[in-house]
Amino acid sequence: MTETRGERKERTRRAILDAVLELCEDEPLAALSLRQVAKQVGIVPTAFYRHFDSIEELGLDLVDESFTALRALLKAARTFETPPASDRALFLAVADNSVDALVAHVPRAERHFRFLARERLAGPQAVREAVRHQLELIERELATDIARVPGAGRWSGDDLLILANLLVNAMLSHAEELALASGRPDVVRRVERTARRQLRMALIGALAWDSSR
Amino acid sequence: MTETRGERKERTRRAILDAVLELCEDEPLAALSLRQVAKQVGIVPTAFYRHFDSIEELGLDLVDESFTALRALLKAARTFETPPASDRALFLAVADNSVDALVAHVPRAERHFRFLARERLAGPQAVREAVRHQLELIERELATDIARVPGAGRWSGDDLLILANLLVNAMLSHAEELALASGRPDVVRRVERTARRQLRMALIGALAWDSSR
DNA sequence: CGTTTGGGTGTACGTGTGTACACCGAGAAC
DNA sequence: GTTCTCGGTGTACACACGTACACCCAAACG
Repeated sequence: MTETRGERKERTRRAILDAVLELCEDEPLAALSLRQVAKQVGIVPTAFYRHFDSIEELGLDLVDESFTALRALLKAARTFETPPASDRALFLAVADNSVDALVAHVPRAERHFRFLARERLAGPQAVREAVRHQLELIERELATDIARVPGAGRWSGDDLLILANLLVNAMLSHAEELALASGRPDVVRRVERTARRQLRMALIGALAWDSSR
Repeated sequence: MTETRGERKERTRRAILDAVLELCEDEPLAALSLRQVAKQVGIVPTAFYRHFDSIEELGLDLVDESFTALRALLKAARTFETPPASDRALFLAVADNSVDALVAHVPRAERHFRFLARERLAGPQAVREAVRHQLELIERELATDIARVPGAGRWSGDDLLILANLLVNAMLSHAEELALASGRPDVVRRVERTARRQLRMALIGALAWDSSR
């Protein structure tokens, strides 16, 4: 059981992050105390500072950790080897793939999603801004992909972003519900069905939209 | 300066609610301490219990307070003396009126909205459930109103609720942005414009929707 | 090999916390 | 006019909090 210094450090760092994720199931980050976290990890309070300057900084790391996997996932859900022929078929496939990706991924990162749901609006300002920034990136990536469909000429750039915002908000809301529905298969199925129909609705609806009114 | 006992009690009760609203601008309910609230009000800590059993119970009162005005407002925004002739015109009017109502109301109840945004997902469980319940009521009221338009026959009851959920989520997200954009007229105008186009988009899109696919 | 580095420890402090308890004094009730 | 009710007070306690400080000891380094 010889362990290099870096390995050891990384291990307790990971333990601290996990401890915060677990404690945050019950109460927001701002309500956590250093001592509570330390006790959960099994270290003495002051040892915390060997890894993070503050709980807020730790929160920022958790935000990054949460989003890196998610963004890649959603982007991949909109990448096709052989894209569907019609705009309508393409949009339906995008809706379905995105929901599939979400339903598959959320349970694997449940605590991260619960953390995001909580801190997105209730966290320290820096954390809120970090989450908002990541969501904006997702919106822009989505808008870019939508702009590529053949029939997208009727939409202005503004309207593309507004549509992307609608879709991302909807997905976010469903992801939050999924994260909270942990382990209740009936609820998961209901949310999945709602998400699928809602995204289809919005995207098919968008096909009927003309920015020039 | 004679004051009836009931008046006096109501006055400090109000002061406590206001104090919590103000303190909650910076940190979530769960991070507040009794003594902090008491100091802000100007009473001794134990006096708090003359009015509320716990901070959580106080939170529930704030949720009720926040929603009663809002629900009436949104319902009124969808009530027409002489309803527009076409479904399309009706939907556009509903979108516009709802956004107008929101933009007018949010600044008047800014602290309440910020409170809701924070506690909706980060608050004590009872508070979260209360908020969710109120949002479900709003969704159902909206679905009922939409079902009344002549061309609504193509939508199943499920799809009506799913559409209402999409719309309410969008409005909620914009209300939260408005509450945070306090006093920056350019941001308010941008959010207003986004909200208007987004609701129009979703509602006009819904006209093209057919539940039987 | 001896020395340095750095994650983790234990003690000690001043401060803030929730709550129990006895008390006060003015409006309400009779 | 006397008594009762009850919102608000002040003191007191045991506990949790963040953080400063001196210390330990094994991996890393020369």
